[in-house]
Amino acid sequence: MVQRKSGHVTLVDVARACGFSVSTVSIVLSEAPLSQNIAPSTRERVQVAARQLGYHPDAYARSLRSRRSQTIGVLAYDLSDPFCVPIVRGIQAALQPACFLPLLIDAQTKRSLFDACMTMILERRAEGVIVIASWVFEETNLLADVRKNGVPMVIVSRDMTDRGISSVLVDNEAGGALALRHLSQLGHRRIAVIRGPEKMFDSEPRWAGIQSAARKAGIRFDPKLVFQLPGLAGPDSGFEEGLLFSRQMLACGRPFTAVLAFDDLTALGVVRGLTEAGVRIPDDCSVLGFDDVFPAAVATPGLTTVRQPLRDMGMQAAEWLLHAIESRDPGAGKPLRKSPLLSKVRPELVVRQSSAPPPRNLGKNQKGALPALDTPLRQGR
Amino acid sequence: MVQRKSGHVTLVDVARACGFSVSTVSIVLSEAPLSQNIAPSTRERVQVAARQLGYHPDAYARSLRSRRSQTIGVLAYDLSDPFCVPIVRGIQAALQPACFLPLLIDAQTKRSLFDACMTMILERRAEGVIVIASWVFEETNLLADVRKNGVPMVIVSRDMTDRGISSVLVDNEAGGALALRHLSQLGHRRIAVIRGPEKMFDSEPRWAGIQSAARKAGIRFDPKLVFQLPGLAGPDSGFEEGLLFSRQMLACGRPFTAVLAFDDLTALGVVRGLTEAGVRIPDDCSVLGFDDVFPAAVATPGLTTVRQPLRDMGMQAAEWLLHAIESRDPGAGKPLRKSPLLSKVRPELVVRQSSAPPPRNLGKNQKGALPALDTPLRQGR
DNA sequence: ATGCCTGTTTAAAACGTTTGAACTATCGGT
DNA sequence: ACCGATAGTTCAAACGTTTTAAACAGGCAT
Repeated sequence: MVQRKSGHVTLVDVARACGFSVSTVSIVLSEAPLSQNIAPSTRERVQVAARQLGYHPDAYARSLRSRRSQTIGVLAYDLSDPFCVPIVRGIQAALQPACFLPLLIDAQTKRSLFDACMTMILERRAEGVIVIASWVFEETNLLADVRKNGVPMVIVSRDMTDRGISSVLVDNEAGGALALRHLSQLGHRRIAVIRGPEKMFDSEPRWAGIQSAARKAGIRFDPKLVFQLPGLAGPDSGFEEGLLFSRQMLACGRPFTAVLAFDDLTALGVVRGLTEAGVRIPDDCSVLGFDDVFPAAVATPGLTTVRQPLRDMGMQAAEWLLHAIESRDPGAGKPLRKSPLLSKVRPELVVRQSSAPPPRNLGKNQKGALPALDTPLRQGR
Repeated sequence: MVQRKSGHVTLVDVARACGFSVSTVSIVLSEAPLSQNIAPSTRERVQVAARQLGYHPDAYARSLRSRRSQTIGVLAYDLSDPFCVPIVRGIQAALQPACFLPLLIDAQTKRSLFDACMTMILERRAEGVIVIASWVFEETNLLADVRKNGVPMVIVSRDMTDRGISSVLVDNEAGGALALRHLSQLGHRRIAVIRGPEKMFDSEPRWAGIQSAARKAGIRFDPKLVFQLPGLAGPDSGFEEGLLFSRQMLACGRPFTAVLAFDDLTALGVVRGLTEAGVRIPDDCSVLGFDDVFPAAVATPGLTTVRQPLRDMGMQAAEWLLHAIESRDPGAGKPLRKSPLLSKVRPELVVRQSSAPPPRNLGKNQKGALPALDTPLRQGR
């Protein structure tokens, strides 16, 4: 047993153990092209020694020398939001075969941390960065640094192509339309809507999609039944807000047979609030979410929602990045700043049990919370 | 503007820009003790230059030199399991102030990946490893390598002190007892149980806790109402199994007024199954989960469950590791293999809406699925 | 003997930091 | 005029790799 000074087994240790030079050992173990010229017997002896000592090459030294970290920084705004996880998973899946490691960092929805995280990523010499940001993230001087150091970057769930950053996100307009069309086809005419926070990117286009689909279906919204989430902090806050709004809906006395919520968590809050008031879902009222996040699938009733292909979005982002890295690599030319890419992926309606045709006549157990419809309903086509 | 060969700004660049030597620049920017002796004017000029160029020290070079990676490898068995996230969060929280970065890796419940991940962690020279493993993870030769290289390790959610690895996990026995006692205090006597998979660590002690509490309360289980999950693969499988078992429960014709599920996802499956069969929760039947995972809180009705303080568990693990690293650091002595630490943290009952006293007399909308109780019920003390 | 292949192996430089030791001035004291 | 201090700055070596170019040993033809 060799007495090592530091804790880890190094090339020197292996070299000493098998009697060859460091160079030879390196060539063999890294399977460099030169290893073709190494005598098979030598190869064998080197490998045996390495295995015996439990040698693992030092990624730091290797990266330092090769100027490649084989790492992509992934900055998630909040890992405890079930929205993030599938995206991260997708990124991982795409990175795996290319032997890249995601350096996953959770900004915990704190602006201050965001900066620190970006610094980390830059210091660790990530070859690319993916930012998962559904929330407000203003530009920071760090962003300039990312540029300055020529690190390619993709943002998920927000369109920043206008600032030169490639973006992959869901087609919010189509998604909003999808949700509304589903409700109108079921026969709903009086629909309450909870819009997203003003500062959040998705809010506006999603609402636009809803409105245009509503226009086409001849549906008008009762302004008293249109709500808007305040800026949201953390995934539980959506639930709380939904709960609150559902109570307001019932309290304001306007008739409605469906609620279209901004996202799944808000929708789940609405489900809770309505249920507690004795409204049965979907018999008395339908509830729709958006995102198709894990809790939406395991809730009862299962939440009808508009699915974002989060995993695919993550994969897309990762693949763009890999491609950018690869194409810049050989020429060593400057970043080759092409125009930023944009992918608006198509959302998909997932029908579960929380949506159904509106009630024909209202039951008596509703204490007048849901005023009777004044128009006879048409069954969905 | 200096023309750099590689993409990143280095000390040399800064040195050239401000006219001082690399050493001086390094001393200033790393705020080494020697920087006391540097003239304030120099300091100023160096800092300005660094900022202007967007310099970030190269963590790789730094680590190589200092032999410290400031990194803890975190190997999660499956990030898409909501069980993992709070633990990871706790780890992060504990690591932050010590300026350690978690190197988060997701093994995606695949054995093969597990090995690759461990290799990654070793190569990246993590100074410690935390394994989050609620699932079967047999010993692998990698574990030996971890040893050989003297990397301290903690495992969360499994007791491996017998193999010399420090462990932090919930007191499953106490948790099981807590759940059962809650039901018995509400007056339930006929309780269906879904036990954990045979190969999973938590299953046995949790069941033991349930049994001993049942004995004390004078409750006996109907063997036909005791189920056992098969080995589980992925977080959705728990839900599916719960759904299936709930149907079996109803089909077998034995009376029960409560279901005690192995974990929250299984419980949510049960809720779905019972609800679909027209059983109202909690009026006709109570359902209990375990873990207090995010979906349990946002489901309707909110799931009564036994909470694992996951975040605290993560913090505990991280703190042990930091301590081990710190205490080994100065002496450069051998790993100082003390006996492994063990922390069984206390679980906590979280009462939500899915539990209530058993029904006095059974409603008629149950189609005989829940046969009538033969004993008059006592209200919980 | 010298020169030139061919097939193996190695020396040495480089990657970007940090740091103990060495180098300059400058100055007060003898 | 010389010796020490002291403040300010720089040299050079090291961390563990990878890789270019060179060294080395035989064998064969000149």
